[in-house]
Amino acid sequence: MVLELTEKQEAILDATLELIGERGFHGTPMSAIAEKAGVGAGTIYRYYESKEELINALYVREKQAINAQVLKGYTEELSVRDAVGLMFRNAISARACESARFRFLDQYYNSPFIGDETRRIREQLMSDYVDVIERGICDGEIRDLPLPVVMAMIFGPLAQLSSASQLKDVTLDDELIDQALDAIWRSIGCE
Amino acid sequence: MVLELTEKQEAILDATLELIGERGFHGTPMSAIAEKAGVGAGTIYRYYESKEELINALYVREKQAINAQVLKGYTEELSVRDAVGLMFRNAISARACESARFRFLDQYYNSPFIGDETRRIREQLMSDYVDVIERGICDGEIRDLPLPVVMAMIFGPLAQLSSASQLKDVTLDDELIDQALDAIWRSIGCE
DNA sequence: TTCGTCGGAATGAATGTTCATTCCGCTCTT
DNA sequence: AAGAGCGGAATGAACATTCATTCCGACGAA
Repeated sequence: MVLELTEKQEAILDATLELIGERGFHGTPMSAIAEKAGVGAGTIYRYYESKEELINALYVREKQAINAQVLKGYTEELSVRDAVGLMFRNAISARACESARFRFLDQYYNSPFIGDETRRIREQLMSDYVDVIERGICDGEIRDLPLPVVMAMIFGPLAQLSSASQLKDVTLDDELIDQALDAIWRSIGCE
Repeated sequence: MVLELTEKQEAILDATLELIGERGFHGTPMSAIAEKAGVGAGTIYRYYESKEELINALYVREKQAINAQVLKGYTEELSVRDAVGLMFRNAISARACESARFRFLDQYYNSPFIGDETRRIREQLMSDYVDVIERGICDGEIRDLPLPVVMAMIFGPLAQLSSASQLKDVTLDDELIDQALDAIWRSIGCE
């Protein structure tokens, strides 16, 4: 389901992303979005029924974009351990250079503006990761733990480290990332 | 610095917690807070200069309350492994029964409404946990990893599991928690 | 004990502002 | 000229905040 976006739609979404990333939903009136996007206020409503729908559309677009970046370079040939490592590194660097996106996504992860439809899409986007992990469990690279535990041991530290580095509490150099990946693998890997 | 709160102040904070927990900052006008708290709209402003200050005060109160629950039963006699286990379990059960608090805290963790002052207080509240971990590293119970990595390996999975259980994706029974703690310890423990 | 006075806590209607949304007319395109 | 696509001023509702007024308990005088 790849929907074509017009140039204006993209400008609107881009403007929304940036403004909301730094000022929050409150702090960004539609008029500001219109101005930044270089369109009239009314034009936004030609594409999105309401502010809420706009936010949801943006959420989906960003989530997909991030997903693509995280999966970049993945093939089924990779061992699961390498695949996880790849995605982990991808995720970290995406977060570093696309921080506006993440600030937006984090802010809306548990927010009342995310509608049910959007929640479903998010779950669907997680399925790629679930597949990799299940493959790992099947062919014995990952210990036979409940899926939620394995997920938690990978995504938890990832989220935590990323947000710490956002707050300037840490610098995520290669050595640190290797140490983290090694720790993760001790917890879920066989041997 | 324990500041005494009047009965009215507590009523206001309680009302705010509950309303914002379920409807978000937007969805809760000051008038609704006043009504639920059983006070006049103007009264709130006798205690809090603005809606934003009210949110920040609430944030600090809730963060402290949660902290107390998580640390419940902790003494320096405990081995670090047991201490971490205790706090992990405490945190999980706090999240289960105090879900309104967590919904509120999660919602504001990275939000523009949380001011710098409040952020400082939050960091200060983290120091208890940092102390335990540093003790663990010092006397060899925890591998000599960078502090942020160790923190990430404990808090990351915790947060991830809790929020998954909130979304009904998992049930956190004792066995699952034990498995998670075991996995965490494999990653950061010596041996 | 009763009553008058006072201070400050509490109230909630009124205010002024801020927005999301609408609507009308303009401008291209065909 | 018809019609689609836009812009941006206009609208009206929703709110945060204010402030003139009321309420209440304490205290002292008679």
